[in-house]
Amino acid sequence: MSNHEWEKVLKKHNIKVTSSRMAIVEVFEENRKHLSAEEVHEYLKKGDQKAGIATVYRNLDLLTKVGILHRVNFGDGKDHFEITQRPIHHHHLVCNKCGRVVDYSEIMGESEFVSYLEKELTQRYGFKIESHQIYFYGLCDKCR
Amino acid sequence: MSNHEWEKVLKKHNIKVTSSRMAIVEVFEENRKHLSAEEVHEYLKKGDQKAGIATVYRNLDLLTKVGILHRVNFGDGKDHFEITQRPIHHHHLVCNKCGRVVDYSEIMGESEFVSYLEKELTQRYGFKIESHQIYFYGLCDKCR
DNA sequence: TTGTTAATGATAATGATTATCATTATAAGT
DNA sequence: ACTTATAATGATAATCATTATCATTAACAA
Ligand SMILES: [Mn+2]
Ligand SMILES: [Mn+2]
Ligand SMILES: [Zn+2]
Ligand SMILES: [Zn+2]
Repeated sequence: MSNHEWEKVLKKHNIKVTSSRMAIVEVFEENRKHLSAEEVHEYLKKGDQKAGIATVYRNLDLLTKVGILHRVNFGDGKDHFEITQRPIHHHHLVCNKCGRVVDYSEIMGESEFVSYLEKELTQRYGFKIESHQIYFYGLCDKCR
Repeated sequence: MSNHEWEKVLKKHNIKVTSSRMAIVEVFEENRKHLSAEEVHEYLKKGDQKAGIATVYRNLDLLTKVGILHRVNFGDGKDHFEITQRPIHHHHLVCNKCGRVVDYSEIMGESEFVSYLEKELTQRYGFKIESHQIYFYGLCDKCR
């Protein structure tokens, strides 16, 4: 997605297109990883458009709300963020030993099965399901 | 599981059977809910066997390590715990509006599908998978 | 009963995140 | 381009959950 596309998303939500905001999105575009607020802050320090840590937190939150970013939790005490990938999303393998996180894009049949689950759950519990996250925990190839 | 069964688990792991430890397990047995450390601490205050907050944290961690408790994260900034249910485990529906959490036990075909996924993932990424967690997010019946 | 050592409790320290508030930048309207 | 209303920013204080410290106590093997 181009820089201009992100601006359209922000405007659609009546959110101002500021330079720190766009710089944060660019950090994620240039580093396709799971970044914590502090890590984003560090990346910005290296570039020309810096931003205060509070601004980083506020924008990670905001960009998540409008769907540009995704928030993930790997159990290390801090939130991590990644750019939202469409149309195919992915899930995570977390190593219990070294903390390494590996993305895996959906396995054959997975999205169909999840749809079936969502239908069942909506029926049984009256939940209108909007999203889901799957985490597998274990030992990575290097640690086992 | 009886009180005596838990003691066997602790002894197997060379962990002392202390009164605060057992009191914490009993809190979970008597309240089959997702409790935060602070909530466990509050429950203990009401009973006769109290415990310091540090002891609560230490034991929640320890009891999780030996498999008596499960740690779950609903995105509200603190960890929650629940007693491990065997042999059938369950997953969670989280309401994005009111934060309510609903357990759902596995839907028909779910454990088979998860096994298939685990096999695939082990093959592709060399991960030895030990556990998994699935979260669905949306709006609960009261909030939609 | 005793000795070794893990466990506990009070509390300080840490780390992540949020709140505050004066200042600045964005965007809409002229 | 110039004004203006207000959202956004940045420095930093405050908060909240969790962990570390350390002197004291309790568990339990011998
Ligand atoms: Mn990812
Ligand atoms: Mn549960
Ligand atoms: Zn590893
Ligand atoms: Zn709700």
